[in-house]
Amino acid sequence: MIAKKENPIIRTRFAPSPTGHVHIGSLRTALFNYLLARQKKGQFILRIEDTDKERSKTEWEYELIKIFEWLQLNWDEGPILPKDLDINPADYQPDYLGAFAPYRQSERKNIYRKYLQKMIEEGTAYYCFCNKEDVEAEKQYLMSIGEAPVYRGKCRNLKPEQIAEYLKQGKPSVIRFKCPANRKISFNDLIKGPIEFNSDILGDFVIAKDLDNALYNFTVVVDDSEMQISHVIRGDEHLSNAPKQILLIQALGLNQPEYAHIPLILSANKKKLSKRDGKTSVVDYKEEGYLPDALINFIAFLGWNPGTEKEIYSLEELITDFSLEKIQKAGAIFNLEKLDWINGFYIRRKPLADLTQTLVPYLEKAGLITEKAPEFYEIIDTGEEVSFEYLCKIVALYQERLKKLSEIIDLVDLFFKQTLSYEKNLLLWKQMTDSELALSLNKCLEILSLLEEKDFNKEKLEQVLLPEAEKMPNRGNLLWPLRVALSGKKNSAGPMEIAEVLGKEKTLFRIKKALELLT
RNA sequence: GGCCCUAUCGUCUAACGGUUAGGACAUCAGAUUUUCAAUCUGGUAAUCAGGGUUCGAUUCCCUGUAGGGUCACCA
Repeated sequence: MIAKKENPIIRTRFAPSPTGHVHIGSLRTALFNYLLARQKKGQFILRIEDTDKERSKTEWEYELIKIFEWLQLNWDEGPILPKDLDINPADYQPDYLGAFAPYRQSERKNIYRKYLQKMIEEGTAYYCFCNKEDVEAEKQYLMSIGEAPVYRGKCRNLKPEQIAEYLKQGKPSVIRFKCPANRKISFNDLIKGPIEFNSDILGDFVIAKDLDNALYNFTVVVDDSEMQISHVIRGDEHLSNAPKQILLIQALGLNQPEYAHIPLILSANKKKLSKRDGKTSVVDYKEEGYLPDALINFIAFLGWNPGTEKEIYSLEELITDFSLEKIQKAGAIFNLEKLDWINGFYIRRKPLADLTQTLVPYLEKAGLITEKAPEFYEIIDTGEEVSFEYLCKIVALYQERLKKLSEIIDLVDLFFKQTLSYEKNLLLWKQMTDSELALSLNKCLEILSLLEEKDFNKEKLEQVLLPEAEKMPNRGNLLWPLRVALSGKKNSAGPMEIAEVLGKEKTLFRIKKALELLT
């Protein structure tokens, strides 16, 4: 019997910088880390990389946490919002989940200092007092002659007493890594396969501004080790950071995590998706009315697929079927049309009451309605009071026409307005004349006047209207003008459906208004 | 420029040496229809190029080409 090999615990992390809105590419990185951790029954950790204090703002961190709540992507360790949060997002201090708290790098400086001192003592790092401009100029020169633009270690062999003297004087300095010469750095990327670098292209890179201000490549290595991260899944743009980090890991004698560099999300011009290509932040998509399930489904399929023809995936299903091996090696262009289609699909299959509920904030924001009491609203333009059920009836007419929640406004505003404004000619169906139009409209008025309020439903309306429409040269002669009179729009739901929701009084009123346009 | 990565319909992708190169979005045509959607049916559309290896290459190797990433006291 061979003893069953015990699987190490999978621990992944998402380590964003709170320097702006959450990028759509970051979301995908986070999602893949989340999926792997959940699938392997491991842990998913959120770490805030705010070492750049100029650019980092707590309100970005706050927004990020909100976005992930919205997406239902929860973490096992990391910052969470305090329970009683009645403060400005800019001032909040997080609560922490998990054993390695705190999870903000700005609060972990004592840890970095310890490791930094260790490296300096062991001689794998050193103080450098070179002038910044000189170093930059040398790099430019090296690049111009076709060599790797690196710092070549001018300050490597400064005497200890010299260093102490400079430090005492307060001479500007940084801490550099003493990069070993001509060393092969190879690792097996879980997505790209074997990758090899030579250390000579790196030079003695800066790992800290001083003992209290460690820089990215250094903090990442320390934190991933301290937090026992097993898999680092991150964007392709970090591939060139991997050799630096591996060298640091070796210098510090730490364990090396597995790496998986996922391809970038590209814009239509095949470049890394950036702000100038349109919407790149997750909040933008949230506000425009993309559903979290749809967004996650779409994002997961950008560069990954299950190898089957199944394309509609819930988060739970993604957790089950996800695998790093199936991740694509090449970048994927962000295809908005497909996102729209998936979102429309999710909207269509959402239960009506749920959909209406998520739509209410859009109606309120557009100034169409205002909530008076729970599930009770006032139409701002008319002062009428309507129930949640009434809103559901309206939404039902447009559920299958919606691609994004924000589109609802232009579709349903007709139900929230006293009077419609449209061109008279819009009432004309094909080659219709004004007198034919008047005839049609009067016919509708005549028929509908006879109908009782309680019979104002789609079935009854069809019963009385359709036979009359058949008598016309074309059904559209009767139905098109009616639909436009009721909706004021070129495109809308059907006239009977609208009439049902409007009710008898408003329906007749609108037909009369249309007739007035003719005179 | 150095280093690294990548390459199948317009787009996202399937095919782990043998398929009429499959699916989805988009697009086109038809059906349905008062409009727009939704829905159904059908169509157009791809292996970057050149060399190898092999009985056989989308698939493996090499070269080229094209694209991308990265070269901070940012992350």
